Amino acid sequence: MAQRGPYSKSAALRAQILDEALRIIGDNGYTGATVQQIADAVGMSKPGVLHHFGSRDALFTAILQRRDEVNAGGYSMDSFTVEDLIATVRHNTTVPGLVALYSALTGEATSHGELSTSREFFADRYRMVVGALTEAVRLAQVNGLVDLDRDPAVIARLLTAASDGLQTQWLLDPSIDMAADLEELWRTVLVGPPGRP
Amino acid sequence: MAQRGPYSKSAALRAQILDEALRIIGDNGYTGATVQQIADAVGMSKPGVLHHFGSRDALFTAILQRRDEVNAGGYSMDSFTVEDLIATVRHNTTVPGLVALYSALTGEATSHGELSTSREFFADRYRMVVGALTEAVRLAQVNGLVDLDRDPAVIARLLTAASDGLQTQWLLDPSIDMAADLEELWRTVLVGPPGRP
DNA sequence: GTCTATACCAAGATAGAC
DNA sequence: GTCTATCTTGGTATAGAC
Repeated sequence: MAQRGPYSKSAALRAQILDEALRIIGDNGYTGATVQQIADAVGMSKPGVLHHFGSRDALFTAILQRRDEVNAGGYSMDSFTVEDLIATVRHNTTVPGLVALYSALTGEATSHGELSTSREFFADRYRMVVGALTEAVRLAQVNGLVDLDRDPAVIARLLTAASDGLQTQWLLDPSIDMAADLEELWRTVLVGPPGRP
Repeated sequence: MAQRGPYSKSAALRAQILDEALRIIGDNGYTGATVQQIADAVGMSKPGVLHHFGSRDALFTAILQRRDEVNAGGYSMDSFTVEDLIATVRHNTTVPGLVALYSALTGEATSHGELSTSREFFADRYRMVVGALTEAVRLAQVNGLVDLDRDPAVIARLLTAASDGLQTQWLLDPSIDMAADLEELWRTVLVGPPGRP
């Protein structure tokens, strides 16, 4: 079937590059992702790949974005729950290359001053994730699972922060159980209301 | 006074370079630290600076190491307490450039495969920090401040992870209060014993 | 042992041919 | 839309002056 319009071949190829990149990084791990690696993998030249993304930063940001889309198969990103967060962290144990890519790009986005594609992406992503988790915590409060004294936004930021930080520690020492630790944090928030007489 | 031995001029100059780097990054912020920036700042050529450190990675690792030494003015690194952690995070609010450098180097160390100077540094550092915090939590348990059911090592990892993750969120959105959030986490662990009837 | 100068290589960005 | 060629920047390796 012949495709036409702005989303025909171009978008399809973009998606193909991203999925191929996800596969490679997932399988072969990740060691300082270069545009060349991706280009070789999809049988294209460096500028050929960049043509579809504009820059290295935009390319790797798109890869992480695509991963989020794939992962969100089950849940929609804006109804993301604490259980989803824990499940995601547990799943990440099986794709260290992608965790490493996430870690690397986070470092670049937060440090390389100017407004970059990745910086925008992560800022938006944290807004979305923390926002959704805040709602989840609020719901837990309504259901009597979390003490009403707690600030849901603070809990949401802490859960998000812990999952990021645990991934860093896990990359350096894979013997730690990220998901179990994160569950313990959630359990602490759940069953430990402050000032209980 | 003439200096002699292996620690004379060499060590002094090394220290001078590191302190100058700390000052610059603290003041002017950090934007993708290059060796050239440091070299210009200390009035030296690129290879001149590298002569004292061997590689870019080793240079920036040494900068973070030096920062730890300076910060540890009060406490010794192996008797690091939860209060020290919170105080450090609060202090970091005043030096965003150094937080950014820490974030950037963490990303590189965790992702660029092979064993690098920075990877060793961070692995050791987490071992040390988590180890010290584990002791601190254990002590809190002895004093009846933390429930005995909890695993001190898990709490220590979570506190460390949260402080890292909060710094990432803060770099992207400086309006959040990292120290307050971290205090809330510690308070949750302190006053919320599980299974309390 | 300390540093400059220089050369070199890898990687991202860009221009222009097809 | 994709390539080749080129430019720039950043890290690294070597030679040699002091």
